[in-house]
Amino acid sequence: MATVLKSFAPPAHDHGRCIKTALVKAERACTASGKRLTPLRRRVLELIWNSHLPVKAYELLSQLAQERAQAAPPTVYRALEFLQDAGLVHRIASLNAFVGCGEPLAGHVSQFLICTRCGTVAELAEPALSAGIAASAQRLGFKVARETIEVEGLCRDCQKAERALTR
Amino acid sequence: MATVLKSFAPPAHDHGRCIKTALVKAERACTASGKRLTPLRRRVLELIWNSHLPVKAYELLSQLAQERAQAAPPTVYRALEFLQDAGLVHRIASLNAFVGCGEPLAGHVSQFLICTRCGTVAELAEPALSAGIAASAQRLGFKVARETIEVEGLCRDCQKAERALTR
DNA sequence: ACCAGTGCTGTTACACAGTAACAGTCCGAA
DNA sequence: TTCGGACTGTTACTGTGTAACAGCACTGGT
Ligand SMILES: [Zn+2]
Ligand SMILES: [Zn+2]
Ligand SMILES: [Zn+2]
Ligand SMILES: [Zn+2]
Repeated sequence: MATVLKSFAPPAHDHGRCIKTALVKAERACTASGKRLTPLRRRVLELIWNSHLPVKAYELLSQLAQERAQAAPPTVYRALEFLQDAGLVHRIASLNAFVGCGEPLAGHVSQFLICTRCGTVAELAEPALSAGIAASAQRLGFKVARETIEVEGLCRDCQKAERALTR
Repeated sequence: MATVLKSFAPPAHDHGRCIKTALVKAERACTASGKRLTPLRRRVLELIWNSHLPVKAYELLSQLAQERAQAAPPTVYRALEFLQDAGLVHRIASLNAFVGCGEPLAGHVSQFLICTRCGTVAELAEPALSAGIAASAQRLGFKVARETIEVEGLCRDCQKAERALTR
């Protein structure tokens, strides 16, 4: 049965809560796996969670630079690398951007729905899709190690908005 | 039923034939859709088809620069944009690289198997996968416009090679 | 013949994305 | 105390991609 980890965030919701729970889960995930969520890394994660939109590395850098004068590209890229390895953020290859992971404790496949109008990203976790890919691959003798699924389209709200325009 | 457009190219095969048929199909696709495959565009396509490996834009540029002294980044990026729009090449987002499309006349979904050892890329066309994605998306009210599926792993030959090493 | 518009390429100059390499700091283990 | 490892600072670079303008060829109308 298909399970959706994170659905599209409603336009107006208590996002402070999203941030808070994301940070708490991150702390837990790190202590559980013996990794260190340093102030810098924590701050970068927090910046990423400022919205449900994918964030570019250099946006993070400029925000960070307002707090830490010394911030340079390696600063943010190292933090991002750590956060990715810890499963706390995902990289969206088709956008060169990063989003926070809503379920860092669960196993992560990378399946994303990206709304091209409002920019928000939703993460899926459909074992059936992964299974289908694995099956197709196996028919070619191919052994899957990592999958990248990035689907562009329109979220429900943006479809409504589009229809309203063309009416 | 699943159909495989292009399987992994055998290590040694008549690749001149691959190039030739790719160019012929490209000509056809362009005349059919009223697009112009200019010498520059044709040459870039030919360079991409030099192998079944994904090619980086700046590799193309340096090859091109040996023939045309004036070649600059826009030269190659504009050709690539045209070729993509014409469905003659695909961009692999996770690699920042480009591969020729084996079936430019058929509709293109973007489903790729990427061998992390030998680097070759195989293109899939599994309607079942696309259907599965569309179904999952619809459950969230999401309307799919474009899908990116890039699967990394090991091709059959490279699995054999790996096993031989660890034996 | 003239002109305007369009599509293709040349050219310059950037902006954005990511990494290598080395230097300090801190801290816990031997 | 000393060593080593993890983290961050710092410099400098490579790689990826685009904006903007200029020229040029072709086409279609006048
Ligand atoms: Zn939220
Ligand atoms: Zn939207
Ligand atoms: Zn071939
Ligand atoms: Zn291989």
